[in-house]
Amino acid sequence: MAGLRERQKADRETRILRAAATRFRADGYRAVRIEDLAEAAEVSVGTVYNYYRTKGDILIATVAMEVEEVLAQGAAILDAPPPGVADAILRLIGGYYDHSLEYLSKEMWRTAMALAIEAPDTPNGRRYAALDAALAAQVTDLLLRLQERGEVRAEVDARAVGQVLFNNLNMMFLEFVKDDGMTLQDLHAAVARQTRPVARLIATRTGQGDAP
Amino acid sequence: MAGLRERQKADRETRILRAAATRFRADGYRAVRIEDLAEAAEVSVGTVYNYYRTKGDILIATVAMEVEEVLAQGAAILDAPPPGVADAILRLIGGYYDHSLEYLSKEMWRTAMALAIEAPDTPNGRRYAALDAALAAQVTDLLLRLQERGEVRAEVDARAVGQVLFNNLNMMFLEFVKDDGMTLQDLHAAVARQTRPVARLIATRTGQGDAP
DNA sequence: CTGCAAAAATGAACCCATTCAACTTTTTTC
DNA sequence: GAAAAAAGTTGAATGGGTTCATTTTTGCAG
Repeated sequence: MAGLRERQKADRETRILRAAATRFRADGYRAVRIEDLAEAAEVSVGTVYNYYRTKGDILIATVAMEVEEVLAQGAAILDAPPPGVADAILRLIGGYYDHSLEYLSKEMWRTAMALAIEAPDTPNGRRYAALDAALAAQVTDLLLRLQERGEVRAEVDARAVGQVLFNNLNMMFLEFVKDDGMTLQDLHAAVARQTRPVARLIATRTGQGDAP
Repeated sequence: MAGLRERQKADRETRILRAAATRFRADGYRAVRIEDLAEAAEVSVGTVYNYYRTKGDILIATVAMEVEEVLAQGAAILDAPPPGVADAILRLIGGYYDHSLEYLSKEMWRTAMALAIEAPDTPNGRRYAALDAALAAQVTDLLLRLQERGEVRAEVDARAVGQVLFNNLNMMFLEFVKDDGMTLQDLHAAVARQTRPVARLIATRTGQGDAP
């Protein structure tokens, strides 16, 4: 095992992916031609297509790496949510947001999201959708956790509210990546403004947390 | 005024738009080539680009017509919202959804939404964003209206909750157009399931409306 | 009418993602 | 270790959106 062919294949794939992550961020997804990636990765154009079905596939692969990291980070918060309904939710969401520009530019996010919408039935789109679903599940799980703990009222439909909050945070992230002038701070502030009132509505008297 | 040139211009533009609306729906956005539209509209390829900046522009123009109609329909509901917080909200949202496939296919919606995300700084994207904002404002206005009427609790931040509900309905619509197997009925049901709990939380005791 | 300037229309040329038939390299078989 | 098979690489060809230099049409002044 670990024959020459295997090693060469893995090597080529990572060369392509590294080249892509670098060039996409530096020059923008649009501006980078497959030929550029091929050159940087020292393979031919045809070979790039041997590893990735489309240009968009390469982008999704880089985005997926990012989201996997975010999910792991979120799991840690789920293990020990901070006290206060609003604070716990905003901590989780804030973690997503703060990580998002670590390796990716706004343009890359925009393009990836657009791809996932346009072609939901490709391996592409399905992978992105699955990651999205995992994030949504994390938000819902947090609410269920808080409900167990007695911070969220028992009669609240945690699954429904979780979905609504996730959809909201996702949409706000979309606004964020669409607007080059919007900062992470702006995003945090906007989502806090929207999430706090909902958190207050679902919180038990005792678990209401801090200031307005 | 209304010289020959003006009339011809307007005529060509509508010929192109009509051809596009028809062909996009019949054959799918992807499958239709600019050359096809040019032929159907009896102009040259170059002329199409004289009226619309990109292929996506033509699609956005057809989508915009649809959304204008939906906004007008929504305004009528705002004038006299039905009683019950959940029912009023769901009536408005349901109107949006039911109208959405009147002239457009799911594929057209997907592509238009993807375009609006990918290129938010084009006239394209801005126009779509403006329509989106108008829809969001309608939802918020409805909540404010219900608050005046005493159906929504005075201490609720109607603007924040309105934004959250709009983001949710928008995201659910996105799910709907991404999944060819999902019916309008499914969409209505899913959104009702998510909206009702929130409506219950913000409603005054008296205005709680109907069943579970 | 005639000639001229402005406005539009035109379609061939260009760019790039994607495909595919021919060629190389690695692995397997005897 | 040679030859066949399998797996992978290659880059020229294809297709369709977009551009732009040229041609045609329209509006207008004399």
